[in-house]
Amino acid sequence: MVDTEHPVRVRFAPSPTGSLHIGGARTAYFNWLFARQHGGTFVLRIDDTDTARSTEASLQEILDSFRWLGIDWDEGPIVGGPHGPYRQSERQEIYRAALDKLVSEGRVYPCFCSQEQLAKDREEAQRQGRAPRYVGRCRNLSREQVKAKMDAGEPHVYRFRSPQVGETVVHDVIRGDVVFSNEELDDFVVWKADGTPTYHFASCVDDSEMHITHVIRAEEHLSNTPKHVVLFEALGAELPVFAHVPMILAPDRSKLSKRHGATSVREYRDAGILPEALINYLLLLGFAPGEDKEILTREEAIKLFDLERVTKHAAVYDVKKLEWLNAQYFRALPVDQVLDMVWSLLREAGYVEENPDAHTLAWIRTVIQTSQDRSRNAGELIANVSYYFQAPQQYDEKGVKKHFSHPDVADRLDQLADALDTVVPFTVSNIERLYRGLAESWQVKAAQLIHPTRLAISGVTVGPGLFDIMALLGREECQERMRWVAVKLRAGQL
RNA sequence: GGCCCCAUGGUCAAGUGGUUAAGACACCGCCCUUUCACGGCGGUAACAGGGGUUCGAAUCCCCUUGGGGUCACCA
Repeated sequence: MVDTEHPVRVRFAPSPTGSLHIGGARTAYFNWLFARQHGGTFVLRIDDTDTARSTEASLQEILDSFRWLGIDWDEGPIVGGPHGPYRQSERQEIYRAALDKLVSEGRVYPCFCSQEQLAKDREEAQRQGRAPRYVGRCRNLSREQVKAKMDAGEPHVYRFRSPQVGETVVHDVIRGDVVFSNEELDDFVVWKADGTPTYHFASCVDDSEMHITHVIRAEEHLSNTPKHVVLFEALGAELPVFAHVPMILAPDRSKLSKRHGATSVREYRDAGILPEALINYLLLLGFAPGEDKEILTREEAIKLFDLERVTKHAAVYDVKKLEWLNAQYFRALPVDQVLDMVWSLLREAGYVEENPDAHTLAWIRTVIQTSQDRSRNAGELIANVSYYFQAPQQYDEKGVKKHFSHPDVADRLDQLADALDTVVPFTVSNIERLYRGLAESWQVKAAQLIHPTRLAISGVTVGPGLFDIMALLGREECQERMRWVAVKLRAGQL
């Protein structure tokens, strides 16, 4: 399937009218993987012909998203390249020249029908149960008629003179040959009355000019592809290989939209998802690397990716699995990297000073170490370490019932707090020795001391080893929190 | 509505005429642990339905159903 005569050239052509959607990110990633695998070129082309909706901010966000994901482009904005410009808004002359050529060859003809007339045609067709296609009113105007209308300055578009018989076959790497009857092919508009090309036209001209060998894009374009095929032929361009990748659906099998939660790369980034995790998940959505491998590096992905083995059916997006994958990557991160990641969050929460001394920094580092493998992302981590920085504001309700209900709890907490004075130095093993010893002499299970203490100190029933927490918190802070709970318990306030 | 694509557990997804129909996430047990998470072990759960073809169909064909896409002077 892979054309070895020409080096692989693929492209992704986002429209800067919003964020980079995860569906788009996946399509781009597949393109990128394919290019890298074949030592080819990945082109980024900006489809900004819709000047009303395109914004510079969107463009920047999209580029940022690509950088964050680690998807680099060989030709495109900023990096340039031999087939530029890479913004469609700057390629007007190129489209114009292509149009002129097709007009002179009679492959395209001017159409003077008004929008109102067209709307009426459509209604009529609908009434008669026919497909709403262009009726061909201007298809065979004589040279004189055209000239007369042109001279009169009548507004017009240009339509492609589509074949009306036979069939057009789209060779799709993922789906095989897809046959379309040419009777379905409309004389579609290639040039708008405002003097600009339509999407189909600009896209084909660009793909042709940029020598794109493989068009890997979303499935929604499959039905439009016959138009592109006939356009490529008219343009005298070599047909690229097509591959239409399935769409990504929401859990209810509808199109993924804002109401289903995060849909843009930016949102996942903000939510603490790691780029490696996202990209890994996107790959798994529609492709099985084989060998039961699910977690794989970019290099492995490049090696194992196979366009022909991309699934044919749409995939439902499962955030749970993304989160699981993210956890895998998050836990494997070096502590210092995690520290960098969460620093701003720690600052925002007011947990840390702007420029802590070396001792404090080392302490924070250790704190993070205790909770990193208990968290799936930066946000969870911050929530999990809050008690290291401030006394509990409240105590887990179930925990209170379970661990604070025994009548001796208040006394025990006080006694334990007092006993902490004897722990020198205040280390994990020394604290543990004290607890185990006391449990034995009090004839209770160590757990009966550990759980109330944990709840008193952290406010929650889960977390790292209690003695680790205590050693990090320091003797006095522990004593204070334990005695405070004892007081509240006696006052019946807990 | 016409045309096109698709259809294996709740989700992702192996499978390409003969398998006890993988694996992962999620869920449920058990183990480990002071708790949680991690980890380990085990479990529930699928070939949309109906016809063919064949000695034999998840795998091939047809129909039905369902889902999606597309039919613009939007991309």
